[in-house]
Amino acid sequence: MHVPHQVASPCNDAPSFREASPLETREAAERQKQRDGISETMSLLAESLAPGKRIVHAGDVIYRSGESFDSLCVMNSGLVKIVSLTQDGREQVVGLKFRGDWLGFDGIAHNAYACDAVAMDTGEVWTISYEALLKASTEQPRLLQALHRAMSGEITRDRESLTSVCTLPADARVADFLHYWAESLGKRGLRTDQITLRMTRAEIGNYLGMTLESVSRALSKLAREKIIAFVEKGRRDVRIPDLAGLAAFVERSLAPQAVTLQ
Amino acid sequence: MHVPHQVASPCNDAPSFREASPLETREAAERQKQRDGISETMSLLAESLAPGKRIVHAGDVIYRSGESFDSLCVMNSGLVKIVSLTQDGREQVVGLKFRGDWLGFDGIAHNAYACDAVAMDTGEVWTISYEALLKASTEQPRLLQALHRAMSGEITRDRESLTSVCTLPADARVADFLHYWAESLGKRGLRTDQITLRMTRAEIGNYLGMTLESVSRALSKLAREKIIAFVEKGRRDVRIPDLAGLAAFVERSLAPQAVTLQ
DNA sequence: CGCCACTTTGAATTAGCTCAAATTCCGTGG
DNA sequence: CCACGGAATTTGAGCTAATTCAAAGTGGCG
Repeated sequence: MHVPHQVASPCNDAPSFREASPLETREAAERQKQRDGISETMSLLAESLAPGKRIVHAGDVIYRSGESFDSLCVMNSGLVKIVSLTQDGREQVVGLKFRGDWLGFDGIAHNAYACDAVAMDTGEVWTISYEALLKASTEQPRLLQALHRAMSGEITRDRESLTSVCTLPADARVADFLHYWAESLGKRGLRTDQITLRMTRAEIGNYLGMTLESVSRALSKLAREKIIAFVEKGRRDVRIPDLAGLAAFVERSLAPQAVTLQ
Repeated sequence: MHVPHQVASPCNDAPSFREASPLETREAAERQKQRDGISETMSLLAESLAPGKRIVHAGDVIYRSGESFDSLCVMNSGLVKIVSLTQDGREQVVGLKFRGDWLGFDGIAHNAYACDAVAMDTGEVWTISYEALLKASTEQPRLLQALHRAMSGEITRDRESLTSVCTLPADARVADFLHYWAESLGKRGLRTDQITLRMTRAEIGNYLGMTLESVSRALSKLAREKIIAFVEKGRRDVRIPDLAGLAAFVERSLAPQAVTLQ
């Protein structure tokens, strides 16, 4: 149960050194599993459907609300935000998508997309005809399984968003957001100790239901408490020495009454 | 384009009398379509799958988080709340389900339900084996279509919830909630001018991300402004003379700056 | 009838918002 | 290479919407 130490790199982007707890190794194993699952699904899609591949850059619109639906997308790399626009003009970021995530489920019900999908970074998006997917899935049930799991997972994730917004104070929401983002990277085999926020404070605030100033203050507070740190020059790179620290911060904000009453 | 007036009933539960606007008739037509769609799907399920039928009463747990997943449910009647419980003990109502709605999608991804489903009223719930559904759908593609549309619709609805919580002040959130509930009834062929809240103020507040006191104050304000009315004796029955009034209240709360400036 | 859970309303408090100003960063062009 | 300008961010100060705390009111049900 001993994880070998890594060699320190000279610059300040080395992971923090600590013994791995049993919990952490279990979590790491879970991430490994997730990662394998994503790669497996990507291979399956690539082989069974020969999806169209498209490179997108920050700002590119992948699909727009109202466009007629005929295909789903799966992200091979990059980062995408899903934005919903209400009739009365409110704009809401309702989701973030990473490698392996599917886009466009909202289009199935009414044959038209209900949201915009906008790239926030360079990446590759695969396009999969919904018709073709259904057709192929009769001979390859794993395709259907992958589709259903992805939809199911999206429903669960959306509920987590709602729970965060409804039950956490602003500071904790930001901490929870960073935790979610880092975990998302971890599940995809990427480092969890540093993330590059490709969203402005305003976008983060919109996603979390608070103002950009509150996001900024929350980040400053987390940095002050050494739960995160900003990489020198630029406030888009966030260093997270210990993921559990973020989770602990969230918990702490839920039970501030627990003074040492003994 | 003339809708016949109805006879006034002696008690105070008569619908308000107004000419139907083109918008309203379009909305009514939309509701009719929705209603037909729901009934059609229910028939399809009944014929193709002979689902298990179960009567539930208020408080009954239909499934619980953690239970192993093997079947979905479809509501034939009644009202169900979906409750998510986080690891750190936060409880969040993440959805409400009416006739025609499916339950249990969250179970597909990990073969275990991620939420509790609790009946809030007497009703009938149909149980559909997920395996059997997939099997039957190879010969009856409309089953798969119904499943996918239901999942897609749930994703869209969840995003609407998030948008409401993130972008509306408390009062408007309650108004929006009532509007959603009445619309949901309308889509199922029920009257939209009166709803019986089968949730306490605390449950509503939980769902909308606010305290029970704020819910109460918001309802009082809506009643004061005659946008809703409480049916005499008991504050669970809410009369909605005009659905558009609720929508207008929401809009108003978004643009309070629009004074009569030319 | 009386209990208990739910609801309403008021008063005081506060978390988060708005408004404002200063600072940093980054791309562009001289 | 450096100066400049605009966009994003940070931070402070005051304000306000919503919460917390408290008390009274209401209704359902054994």
